[in-house]
Amino acid sequence: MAESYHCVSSSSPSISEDVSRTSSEKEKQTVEKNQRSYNAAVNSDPIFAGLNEEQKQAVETLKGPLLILAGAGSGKTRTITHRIANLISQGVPAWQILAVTFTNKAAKELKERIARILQIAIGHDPTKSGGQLPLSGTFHSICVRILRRDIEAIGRNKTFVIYDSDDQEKLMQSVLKDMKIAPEELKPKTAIGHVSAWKSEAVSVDQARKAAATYTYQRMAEIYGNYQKKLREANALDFDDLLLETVRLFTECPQILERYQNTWRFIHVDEYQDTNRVQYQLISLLAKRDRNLCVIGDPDQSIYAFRGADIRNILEFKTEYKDAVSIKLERNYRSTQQVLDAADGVIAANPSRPEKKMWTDRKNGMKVKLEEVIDERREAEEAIRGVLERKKTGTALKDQVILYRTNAQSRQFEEACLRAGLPYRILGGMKFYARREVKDVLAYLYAILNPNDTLSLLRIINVPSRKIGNTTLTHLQNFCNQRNISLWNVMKHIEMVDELNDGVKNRISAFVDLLQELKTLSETAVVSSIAERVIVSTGLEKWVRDQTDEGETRWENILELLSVTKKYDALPPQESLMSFLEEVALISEVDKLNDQTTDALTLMTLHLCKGLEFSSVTIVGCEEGILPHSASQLDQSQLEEERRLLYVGMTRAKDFLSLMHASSRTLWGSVQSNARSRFLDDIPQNVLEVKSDMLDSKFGWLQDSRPSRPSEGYRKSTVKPFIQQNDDFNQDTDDSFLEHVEEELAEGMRIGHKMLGEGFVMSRSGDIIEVRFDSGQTKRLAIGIAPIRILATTNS
DNA sequence: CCCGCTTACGTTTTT
DNA sequence: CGTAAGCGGG
Repeated sequence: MAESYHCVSSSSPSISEDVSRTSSEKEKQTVEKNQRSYNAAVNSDPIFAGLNEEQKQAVETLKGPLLILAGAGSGKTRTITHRIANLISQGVPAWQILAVTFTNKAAKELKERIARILQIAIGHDPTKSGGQLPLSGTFHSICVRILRRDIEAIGRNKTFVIYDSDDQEKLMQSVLKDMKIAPEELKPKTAIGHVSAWKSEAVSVDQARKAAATYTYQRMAEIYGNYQKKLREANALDFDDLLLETVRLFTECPQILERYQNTWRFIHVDEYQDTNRVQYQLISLLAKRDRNLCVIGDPDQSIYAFRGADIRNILEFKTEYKDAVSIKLERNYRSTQQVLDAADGVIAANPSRPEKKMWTDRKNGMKVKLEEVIDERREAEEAIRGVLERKKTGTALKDQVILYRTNAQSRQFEEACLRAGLPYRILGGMKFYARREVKDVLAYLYAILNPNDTLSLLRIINVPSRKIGNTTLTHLQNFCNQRNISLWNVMKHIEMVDELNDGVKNRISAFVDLLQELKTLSETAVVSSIAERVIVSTGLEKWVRDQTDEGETRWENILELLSVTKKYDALPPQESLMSFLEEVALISEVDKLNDQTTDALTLMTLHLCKGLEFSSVTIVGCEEGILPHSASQLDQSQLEEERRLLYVGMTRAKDFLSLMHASSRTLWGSVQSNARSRFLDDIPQNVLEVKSDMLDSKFGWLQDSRPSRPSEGYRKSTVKPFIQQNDDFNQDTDDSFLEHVEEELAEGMRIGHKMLGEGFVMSRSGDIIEVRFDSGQTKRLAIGIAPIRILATTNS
């Protein structure tokens, strides 16, 4: 946030003036010559040290359009950071450089690495005063900055709020309700899907109307129109709008576009294969004049077509920019040859991809393990057993990952981890900022900043309960709709609503007074004081802490939120509230991977793993119907994307890769037998080590590893229990968790679990107990396996 | 207002 | 089969 474009109007002479202006050929040659001699002089320069030829070329090519096809593990981030450092070392002011990424995490990493290389290369510490870093951010965060500054030029209010998907859904609900479309007929989610698809392809409401050939599409276009109208009335922008409105701003106000073109003379876009139509337009506009556009990506890692990413943006870059320099980074610094060969086998089968073959000098790797197991339970046990084995031979848990196609698959692995007492973290669960209590507090802050944010008003009007119920709200909303007045304005003049009785009117006035009081406070106070006052004057604490354990958790979440607000206290009062809300709106899931303090196995979907690397990767569920997913099997392009998804997963592996598939799997209550994934057939045999449970000579045909009766614990099954390894693994753990508790454990007892905390035993059948933990979650655990101990034998 | 039962649904997801 | 959301009863 610090390095904004307050320098927009600055025009101090600099090298970049020379480098960036389109100029005569002669001038151009001079620049290039200077560059070469400069490079020669500083060959020991840390900016170029350790780079391979292609990377060097990319780092040296500063002018004009540049396409970097960077394969997995080819040192992509390294190349961008060194290129940016090179620009700066040659005199381009940092504020003229823009780097666009897809996630906050990537933006942050880029920032840190640029700072580091600048420190080494030119001994300047950009974090200290005087120094400056290039702007690096996500498409959305950059658009928010632009809009906060200039959106009034296209007739909208600067204080807009950003709607997340929850808000979108609520808004769509009300749109459909107004149009008298029942949820059974059209679900809000489906409607949002259509609208968002239009918006990510930059189709306007009018265009959608015109193009609508059928009644269904006509009506969908009307829904789109009404949805946009409501957004505008609420002074809100959804995520798609952030991009769309910026494009509209640039198109309708060329002078504003020019100002930004003057600012950002050197543009970098990472993960270019994942850009959608609007993002493409945005970049085209910004780069149109100076054409110093560097895009980096890998068509083989395009896995987001389903949400509007258009792979053509990267494939056709050279058609779009005829003079583009194109560089391929094919040397892989991450994986062994075995991993690369396997991955290449899979991806090479995709048609119409640019010729690209990754290579490495890490020839002596382990073979890729391909393992068939009997069912999903056994799959989880085998996967965890493998993880434990590698942990023993020195691969820390945090260097290992299990990847699956769908979130629903995670449960088996989570349970297997719990049974084994293995620390794990799952990515992609409930997001902190999506929790109800957190959203409630945020809604107060949004409403304070912008009382026309009707959605936030509705969210908090009866939280905590003010006895303003549904009937009253329906009256109010009807009143608003009929007269086209915002809810806030109606509530401010509640006396004009005849239908309501005096009691309700008084309660509404009290609420209005409360908000206005808070609003006054917000003019002089920083966000943390405002938030604290919200909690105190609404009595939210008492409301949230309802004497249940869940209530305590909710309260802790609110305290956590309060501690986040404190980070914004250094800013001037109004700015503090605004910056906080802005960052919160655009934040992604709390970055669990950055928490490296605990050594834990990571579990996540294949989609989430892009950009990461692990020493050991286990990809499970490599079966027809799962990977490729059944919903993608009939469509050629979707099938290709599924293949890329597997490719992305495989190329995360540095040292060891394991692929698993189960010969039968219980899905939605029925047992399926899935053929192994067609993608596996494309892996060269010579890098594979194939293992199958099904024909294991020691055991013969294995039985289903699920116990046939609850009383037969896993330990009695014919399957060699991976869990016995547990004691070796748990050397460093608290022995009291390994008490022999089999016999006495019974319903009603209070137990402690090594990872899940404390809870009560709800029931016991055989060696399986069901425990309700104080955290609110209920888990089934295997006695003698789960790391539990008895705390009390009675309920008291 | 909350709990418990019924019902519907079941790719992938950042911002 | 499991979960989440919605609805109806206490």
